[in-house]
Amino acid sequence: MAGNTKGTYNTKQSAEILKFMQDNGGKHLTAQDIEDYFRSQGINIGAATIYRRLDRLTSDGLVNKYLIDDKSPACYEYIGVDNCCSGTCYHMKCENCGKLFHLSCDEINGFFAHVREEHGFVLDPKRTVFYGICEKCAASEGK
Amino acid sequence: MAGNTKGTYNTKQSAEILKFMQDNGGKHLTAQDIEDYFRSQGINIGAATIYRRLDRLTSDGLVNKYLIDDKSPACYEYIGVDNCCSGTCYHMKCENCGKLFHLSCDEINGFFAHVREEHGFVLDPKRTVFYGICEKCAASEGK
DNA sequence: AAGTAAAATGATAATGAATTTCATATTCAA
DNA sequence: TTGAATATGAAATTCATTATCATTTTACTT
Repeated sequence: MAGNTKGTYNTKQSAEILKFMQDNGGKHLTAQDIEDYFRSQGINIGAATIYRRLDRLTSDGLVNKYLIDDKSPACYEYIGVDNCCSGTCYHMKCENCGKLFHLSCDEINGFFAHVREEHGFVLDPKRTVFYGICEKCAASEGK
Repeated sequence: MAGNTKGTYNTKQSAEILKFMQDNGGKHLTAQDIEDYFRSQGINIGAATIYRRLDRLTSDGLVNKYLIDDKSPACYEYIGVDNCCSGTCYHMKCENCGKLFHLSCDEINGFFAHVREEHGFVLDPKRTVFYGICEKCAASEGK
């Protein structure tokens, strides 16, 4: 049951895309970025395949999908086993520079407990991303 | 005269759209919803005009624009003086039933203040959506 | 009230990201 | 190896949103 999902075949395109995502762990890449990379390498992988793979990787939990802002296409980021928190870890994403920050503190745990107890809502840290403006961007742009 | 921004003309379409948004304060409406409403009333307002008005209302601060999830079009909400989103309002979305909940309490304000002060991150309530499982779904599924 | 420039409108076309279609190619287990 | 399940690529399609542009409306002028 665990491991390789039944009903899936491994292809070289799939492996290439996963490898590329892993090699660029921590970076946020658009489908276009990925397409361009393979084209530049003389490797033809169709756009539809890239979107399909990215969807699969996202639902498999290997990749996070982000919608940074209204005007930009979705971007994707590989989530390594060790690069990301195993326990309760939350993420903040800067809407300006796109950088992903990890957030782990007593306050957030207290807040999540409050939401669960007082509002009857069990929050999902895997899915919940805090968006905003990071210190650096706030200083340089005053947004 | 009063409140009339220089360089703008007031039209009946503009007034109709604003009125509709006000009458539906607290609801999240897509551009399509608004278009459909006017069509149902026999009032012809072009889609482009609706988008233009919504953009204007948003930048004027009368309306909030939300991108709740990947698959849905943007939605808009009138910011009344008396509705829950008049100040800072946050949203929780149930991953199971898809229902959207409004969240407004001291704890969340305190938490956001903590993140700003201790982590140097200014969170964006318009973009940040809390995902999780709502009380009803948790009860009926034992999740 | 008439003239006007500026601004808003609506129909349509265009855009662009993402998805679907479908014929072909590939994977993998028997 | 064979065959059915699955994946692929190219092209077409979808859908929300934006741009274009001719026409109309608005708010100031006189």
